[in-house]
Amino acid sequence: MGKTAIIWFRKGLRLHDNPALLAAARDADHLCPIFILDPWFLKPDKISVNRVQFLLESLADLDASFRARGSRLLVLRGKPQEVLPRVFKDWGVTHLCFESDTEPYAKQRDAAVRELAEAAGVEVHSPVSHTLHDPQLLLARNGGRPPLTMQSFTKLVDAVGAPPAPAADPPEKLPPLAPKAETEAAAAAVPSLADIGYPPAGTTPFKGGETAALARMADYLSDKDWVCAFEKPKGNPAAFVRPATTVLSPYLKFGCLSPRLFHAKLQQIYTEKNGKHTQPPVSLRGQLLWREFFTLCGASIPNFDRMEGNAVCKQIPWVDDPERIKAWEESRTGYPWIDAIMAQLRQQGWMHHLARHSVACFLTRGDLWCSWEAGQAVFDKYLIDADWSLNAANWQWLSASTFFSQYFRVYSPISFGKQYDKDGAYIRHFLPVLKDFPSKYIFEPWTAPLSVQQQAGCIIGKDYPRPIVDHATVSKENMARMKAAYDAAKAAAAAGGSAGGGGGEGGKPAKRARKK
DNA sequence: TATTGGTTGCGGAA
DNA sequence: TTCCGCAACCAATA
Repeated sequence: MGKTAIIWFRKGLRLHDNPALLAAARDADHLCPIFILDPWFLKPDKISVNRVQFLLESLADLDASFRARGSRLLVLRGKPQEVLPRVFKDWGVTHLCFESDTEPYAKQRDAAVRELAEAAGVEVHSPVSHTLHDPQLLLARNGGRPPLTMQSFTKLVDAVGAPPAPAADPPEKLPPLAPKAETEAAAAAVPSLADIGYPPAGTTPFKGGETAALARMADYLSDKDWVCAFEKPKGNPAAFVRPATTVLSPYLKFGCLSPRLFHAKLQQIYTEKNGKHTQPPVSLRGQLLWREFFTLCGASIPNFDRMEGNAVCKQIPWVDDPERIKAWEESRTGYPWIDAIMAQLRQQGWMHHLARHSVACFLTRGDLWCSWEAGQAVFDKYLIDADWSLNAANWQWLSASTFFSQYFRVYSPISFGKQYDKDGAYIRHFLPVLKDFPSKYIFEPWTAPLSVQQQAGCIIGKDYPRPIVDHATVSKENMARMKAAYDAAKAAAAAGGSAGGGGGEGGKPAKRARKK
């Protein structure tokens, strides 16, 4: 009996460093590359046109690469748990290969698919290639619990050693489709946005696909001095003509770019430069380690995208106000720096990491006191690089719920941006309504005299909103709320620790004495 | 149990 | 440009 294999793409939308593809193609008589458009991921109210456009571009690029190798990509539609059993049978499939995925939805889906494959007599192979290391391996090496600081995570990674080298490129010629799959090919082309219920075009300037990913990586890596001097916290969040970071995140999210290839290229440059380069956590390599760290947390901490039931997350009594959340989402807070960032998010599906910090702090502990989960949902909708684990982790970080606890460090919606965008070029670009405001007032337009507002053709309170809250006042109030929540968490931990008698040790002090 | 250090705050003083 | 106050955080380590 011959081998008819499916390579099932979900993330990992690339031919390079793709061990699942190699396993499927090896000694196969027939290779069927498929992507399944799962209705779960195609909800226009939950997932913006920009990210879906990026996905479809990535699929088109993948299809072109397969065609160049005598094959093609079939885009099927429906629930994978329903589509796959059908094609197993119709196409005479013997092997199913796909990249391992640690997100909760994927884990559940893939477990179900494995069972269905087993029932159909289909052999399943699911290698790790979305991260540098296998999260399960890292977890085991750390005693079954994820580290909760970047420092300890970096130590763990160093102890594990170099990540696997990128897999070999696939052969120039790939096995043909199964004959029965061939008959479905015409109906399985990469669809247009309109075909799947979206507006005809998005507005992001970033183009999806492996080809674009490799070109972008080559572009940013060509400046080796820049690579070696990279320090993330020193980047300029207001740079939008050429962003201060690589913008490889959407390509890593969809797997158009292999993290192991990127990592290997970085190490090569570092070696060439004789070790004179920045270090994690701030270096470019450090950025890959953050991704690795947060992916491990997402893979191993139950309910990682929620506050309740999330054992590492501080329980904070946020008050979700739908009007506040909407105003924040729609650039109506009255703080131009915040509103410009949110406009960039909606328009481009991407903003600099520090810009994300500004708006995340503003929505949660800084100003609006809304739940980080609400912000997470908005980012998940609009970001082209939205990643389940990274999004949850960063929102917990910024809201000082997990990982980070110095809640008295609050970003100012006025001062923070001013350091970078002195003349307000970023604000003018993303908030054209303010484009004629003088630089002096552009971060605080409500302080401009009426005559200035008239001259700028923008009346505050009419053409652009007044500030939704007074930052100086609410940030102080919120700090006190944070302190109360932290104290309550400490008290709860102390009570929980001594109650139940499970631990066996004598009572912990109910509360640690604090020196004054 | 105490110490160390943490990718990325702000505003004012020196 | 660097430092201090704010009001005092906490995981990892020794």
